[in-house]
Amino acid sequence: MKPQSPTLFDVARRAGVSTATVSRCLNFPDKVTPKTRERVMATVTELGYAPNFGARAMVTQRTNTIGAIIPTMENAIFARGLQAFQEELGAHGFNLMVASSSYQRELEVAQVRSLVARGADALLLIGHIRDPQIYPFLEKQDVPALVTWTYDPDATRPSVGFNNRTAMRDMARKVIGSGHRHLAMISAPLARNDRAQGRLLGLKDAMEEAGLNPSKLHLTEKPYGIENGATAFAELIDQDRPPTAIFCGNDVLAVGALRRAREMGIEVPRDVSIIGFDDIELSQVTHPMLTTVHVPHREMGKQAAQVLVRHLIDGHPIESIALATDLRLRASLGPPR
Amino acid sequence: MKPQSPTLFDVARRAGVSTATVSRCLNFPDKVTPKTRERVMATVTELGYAPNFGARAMVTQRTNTIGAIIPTMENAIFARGLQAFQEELGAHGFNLMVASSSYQRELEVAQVRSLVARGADALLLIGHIRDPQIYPFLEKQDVPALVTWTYDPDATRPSVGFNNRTAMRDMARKVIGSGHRHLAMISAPLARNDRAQGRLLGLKDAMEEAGLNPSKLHLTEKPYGIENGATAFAELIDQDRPPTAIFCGNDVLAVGALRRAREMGIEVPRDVSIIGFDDIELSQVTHPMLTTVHVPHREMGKQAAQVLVRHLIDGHPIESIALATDLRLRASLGPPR
DNA sequence: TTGTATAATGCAAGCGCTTACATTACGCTG
DNA sequence: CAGCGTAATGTAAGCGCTTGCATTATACAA
Repeated sequence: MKPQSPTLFDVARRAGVSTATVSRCLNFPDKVTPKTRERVMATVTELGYAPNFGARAMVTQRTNTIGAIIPTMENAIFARGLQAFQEELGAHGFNLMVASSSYQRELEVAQVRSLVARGADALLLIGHIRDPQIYPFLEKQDVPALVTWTYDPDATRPSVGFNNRTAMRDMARKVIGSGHRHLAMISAPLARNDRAQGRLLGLKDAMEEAGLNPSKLHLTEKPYGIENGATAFAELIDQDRPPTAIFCGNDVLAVGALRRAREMGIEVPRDVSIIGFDDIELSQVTHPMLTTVHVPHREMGKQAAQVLVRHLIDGHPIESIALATDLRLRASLGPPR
Repeated sequence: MKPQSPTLFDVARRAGVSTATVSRCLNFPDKVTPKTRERVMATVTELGYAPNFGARAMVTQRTNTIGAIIPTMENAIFARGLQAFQEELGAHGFNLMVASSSYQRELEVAQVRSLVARGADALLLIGHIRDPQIYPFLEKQDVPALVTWTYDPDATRPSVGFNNRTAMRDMARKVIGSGHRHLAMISAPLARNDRAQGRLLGLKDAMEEAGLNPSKLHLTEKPYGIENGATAFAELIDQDRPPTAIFCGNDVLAVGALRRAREMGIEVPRDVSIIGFDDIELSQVTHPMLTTVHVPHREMGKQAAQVLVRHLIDGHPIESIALATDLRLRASLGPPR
């Protein structure tokens, strides 16, 4: 069968000491005579010993591990924020375990259970909307959770993020301010996605303010992906009274729209303005460059990590943090024809 | 202090059965009377019980978890391949734990130890080059590892990936075949990156074949990033005899180059051809569209998962798989001026 | 009713580790 | 060199779970 991997006991026997000594050697090196320490350490290397994490966690009741569940790793904005999150955690001696839910409600529930079972000391979650059973479960397990990628002043749970609604509203004001009246939006699927919903609401807020009828908004929902943005653009533009400005739920969709516009011989921003959201690097390589809402993804990941670490270390309460977004007005936005 | 989260014992007591019964209830539901099962399950929900993974792993010696260490999550190609890897694992009842090494050798060692300690049944690693101590360690721990993102016929360890060298050579042949003689390359940092090294070698192979002196190649190394591609392009083009074709280590660098070209008023491909590698979605939204080497990232992730799962389940040996790449000749490549 | 085969359940060991407490070794002082 | 204080090390319990084996309940036949 599988040759057992070396255990504390193996090391102890080989080094001629007790398991307690080996354990101390590893965890509190100065509690042990230099001579013994050397011998033990040598044995550790020789045997290729690695402490069994589960066993340790079982007795210490701590894993120094934080779990994160993101919808998908394929979306660059999650990847970027998470990378920053991990870096900050690492700086404080914490580890990160990532799982992805593929935007599926049940899968998220399963991932939460899995991460908790694996001993996550805390959880990072994206957005406020999820299976409600998750919260009582986390409470019973006494695992704190922090919501990110959104900041909702009305939400009861703490979150570190930005206000999707006001961010989009500000952008929409600007666009409307430059004369646009016929608006459309290519949104990410709205169901169970409060970030997408917030962005849509923000746009409608601005329309209302400007005396436009929000129900006149041409709305189409498309999953994340360049190709989908292209398809949606074609749909929207192929109408009797096509919009003069198209808001996109994220930059990836916007880039797809931009591409299709070029393919169709529609000039941006002369014929139509296109607006993104996120300000990923990509938005600066398109031609024309994309007008978009800048979101401090890395900063968000970093701050989320700090909040969690503070809580875990000195019991500091988990606080909400609202991060500012700002508008990046670039060439894809112009006055309507 | 921290209120203990519920244990098997708590559930057992509350449901009036033994821990063994609860355990069976969870793992082999049909080994238990429907009546008891119901009662136990209700208690489980009521208490918000989640089995302690570490404890379970300790006794079963199996975690059904596979660890993956990637250089960074911020690179879309890793994210994409990994997502596919995870999906395939999930289909076979395995979980994924991801860690990122930030391209740092020591960090990778630490992550390997960490994942092994956490009970990873197997490991997915990127590329062949790493701290050599990792391999004996994995052997002693009896944790199989699979290398991906590259396939090197000369390597002793199994890998699932593609041959970076021949892929780039084929592309270079094509480019040289269309008349280019003055070549340059914007490579990812070569140190400890066999994929990058392979691509460079492939380019040199083709030069040699064509009677060009490989040492005449203008080479510059830049980390992953659009901005870096732009900077590198400016450097290369600003020479006495600028290259007529610029190979890039990946699409992201290429896109940066493309952008800078436009900014500098240099027309692609009339003034200079630009070639990428990876064929990420992005390469089709640039203008002109990017000529690049298509890599089946998702397929690679999927196959890697299958190899590992087969090995873990029926002891099937870990085999190497070479995946084919192909050329996507698009508008960014043209004949030299 | 009793006996028996079988299904359901319980008991208890042990997975690899940490740590409180007990024991031993060491270095001094008087 | 005895006696003591302190540092180093050892002993053993127990973290939460699974599982082989022992025990008890159940169903059915005689």
